[in-house]
Order: sequence, then structure tokens, then C-alpha cells
Amino acid sequence: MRYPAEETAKRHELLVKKASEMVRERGFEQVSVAEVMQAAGLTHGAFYSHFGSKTELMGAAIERAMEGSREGVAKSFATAEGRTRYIENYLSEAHRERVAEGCAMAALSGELRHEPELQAVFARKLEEIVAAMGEPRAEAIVTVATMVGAMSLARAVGESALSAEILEAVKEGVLPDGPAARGAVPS
Amino acid sequence: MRYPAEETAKRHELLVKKASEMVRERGFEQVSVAEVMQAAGLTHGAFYSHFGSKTELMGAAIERAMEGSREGVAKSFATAEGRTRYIENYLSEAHRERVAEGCAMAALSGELRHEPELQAVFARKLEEIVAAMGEPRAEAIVTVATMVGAMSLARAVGESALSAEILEAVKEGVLPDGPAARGAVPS
DNA sequence: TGTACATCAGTGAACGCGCGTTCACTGATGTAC
DNA sequence: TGTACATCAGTGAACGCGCGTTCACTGATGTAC
Repeated sequence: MRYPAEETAKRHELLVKKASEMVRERGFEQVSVAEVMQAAGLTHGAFYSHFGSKTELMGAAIERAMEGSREGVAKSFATAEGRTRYIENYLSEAHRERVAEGCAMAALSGELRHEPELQAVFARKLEEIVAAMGEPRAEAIVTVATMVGAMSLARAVGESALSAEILEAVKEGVLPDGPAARGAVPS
Repeated sequence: MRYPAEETAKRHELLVKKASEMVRERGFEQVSVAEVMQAAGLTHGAFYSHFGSKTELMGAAIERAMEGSREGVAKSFATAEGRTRYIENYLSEAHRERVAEGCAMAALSGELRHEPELQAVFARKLEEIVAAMGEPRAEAIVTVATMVGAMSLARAVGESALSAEILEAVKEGVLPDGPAARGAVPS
């Protein structure tokens, strides 16, 4: 049967939101169309009334998740204190555990190499995030790479002691009062 | 029929080698047991004469790939020049393209979160690699995280101009003669 | 305002495919005597 | 040294499962008149 346009639009939004959480939590392949539909209270058959393919949904999911990052960065990086607070939160064990609501780059960059159709959205949103971090641009890029790499590794080593050590070391190395900024010379 | 023990051992080694390349190239899920067997000139049915499960093969594949990294790092990081050369090669477009023979951490860390049974091997080998990078340990960890993050992002953005820019920016920022070591202050 | 009808987001069964794993079978190798 | 036999790495068919996608159908909504 036909449904009210407003409710349909709401459900569409819910699908994107659920997908953006589920894809960060479990990855592209491990999220099934049926599960996303179920999370929105629907059956899988209705999926193709909302999206042309699973890939199309994933594109929307990435865009949604990274727009969240862009907003967070834009707000926080306005001041030096905000930047420090943002990085400390980013490199926290809380963020390591909360993958579904966390940074999409840390959650998905490793898989995007295998999803060529999604790389353009990712690149565009990453560009926006880097821009939101301010100048100098090269330094913003290094900071992003370091944070994303640290979180990827901290999550990849499971529950080992190394995980917390990675987060701590990178926090010290990247923050303004860390050894790098104090003039330590790389070996 | 029964086969000479020596040839069987050789084929077992070949399976691990092929798997270590294929898994870096395509990821855990996209490599099938049948394909690995085929790459070694066998049919899929013989797989369970060599490994107890696909996961077991993948564990051996990770260990093999990361042992390669450990050896490379141990050799190169003995001197400051070797370290610089290693990092320059690591952050090159050539390495970005040659995933199968490249760094296993960059290729696989993003997926390991979904493979809890493989995290222990990964953690152990990462520990060895960090140790091979020398002191100070915290700095070695930051360097690994930065390089891995840079390569993950450079590969995730596909063929965009941003890809080369990421590699270049991180090269400048991480190498001894880069701006970071020249005393630039993070914004 | 009322009426006839086209629309389209839903449902649930079905399709086709690839995958990890199992299994009966083969026959040269390696070993016990 | 010969011989009988157990071993086990192979083959190829089969199983069971989950997945993305398709499809016939439903019926309240929204629209044209």
C-alpha cells in the first residue's frame, strides 16, 4: 500500500543513520541490506524503494558519518584548546570502543581500497575535514593521518596492552605540549 | 594418492606466501580458499590437508607478511640514512600501488578489528616491528601510526590528487629534515 | 467537495550465486616386518 | 632386499548457508477531474 510521504522521508533518513552506524561498527561486507532494513523496522523487500543498490546506501552512510566529523572538527579546531580537547577525545579508549558513533575515517579507510565506487565521496568529505582543520594544510594532513593510523592500530591489536600504549604515545607526540612540539629530534 | 613429503612442504609454504599476498591485495573476505589453492596449482578440496580453517591460513599469512616488515625495518633503521630511505620508500606512490608486496599493517589493520582471532598474531608482530625501530619507543609508535594512517588514507581516496598530497605532506612531516624536526610549532 | 484512479512504499517468497566446509574415493609414498 | 599394507595429500561432487536482488502483489495516499 501507499504510505504518507513524510513518514517515508523519515524512514529514509533513519536508514541512512542506522547504516552509517552499522557500517562503522561492522564494515561494508558484514552489514547486510536485510539487517539495515530490520533496524529501521522494515522488511528487506522495501529496500529498493529507497536505494538503487547496497553501494548507494553505503555512499550515503559514509557521507553522513563524515559530515558529522566535519562539523565536530569545524567547531573544535576554532581554538587551540578546542583542538587539544578534540585530539585527546579522539585518542581515548572511549572512542576506541565506540566505533559506531566514532570517526568514519578510522573505521572505514582500511576497507575503502576495495570499494572504488565509494572513494569519491570519501575523498570529498576528507577534503572538507582537512579544510576545517585550518592552516597549515600540510600539518592538518599529517595530524589526520597520525590520528587515523593510531586508532586503526589500537583497534587492530585487540585487548593487548599495546593498544593503550599506542593511544598514549600518539597523544603525547601530536599535542602542542607533547615532546614533538618541545623540540625533540627524531632519531 | 600420497605425495612426497618434501613437495608437500613446499606447497604448504607456497600457500602461505600466496595467501599473504592475496590477503594484502584484496582483504580477508575477498580472498577465497579456492582461489588460494588455485594460485598454488591445487583444487580446493586439498585445503584442509594443510590448514584447519581459513582463519588459520590467514593467521599464517599475516605472520609471514609482517615478518617481512620486521626484517626490512631491522635492516633499515640501523642508520639514520637507512631510516630516511625506508620512510621515503614507504610513503611513495610505488608502495601505494604495490599492495600485495607492501606493508601488511597498512593493508590489513583496518580489517583486523573484525577478525578477533587474528589480533593476537598481529599484536605480537607489531610489537616486534616497533622494537626493531629502536628507541625512543614512543616515537617509534608515533612513526608507525603516522605512516600506516597516511598509506591507508592515500589508498582510500582512490586516484584523487589528495592521495599524492597526503604522502608528500607526511613525508615532509615525519622525516628528520621535515618541518616538524625543524621546529615548526603545531597551530 | 466528491469521486475515480494512478502511485508507490511496503510484504514475503523466490532466484542465483559464491562461499567455507565435508566427504568418499584414489593411489604413490613411506614404513614395518 | 622384498613385500604387504597403512598413510594421507590430492580430486571433485555435494551440502548448507547467507547474501543482494527481483518480483507479484497489497492497499492507503495523493491527484486529476
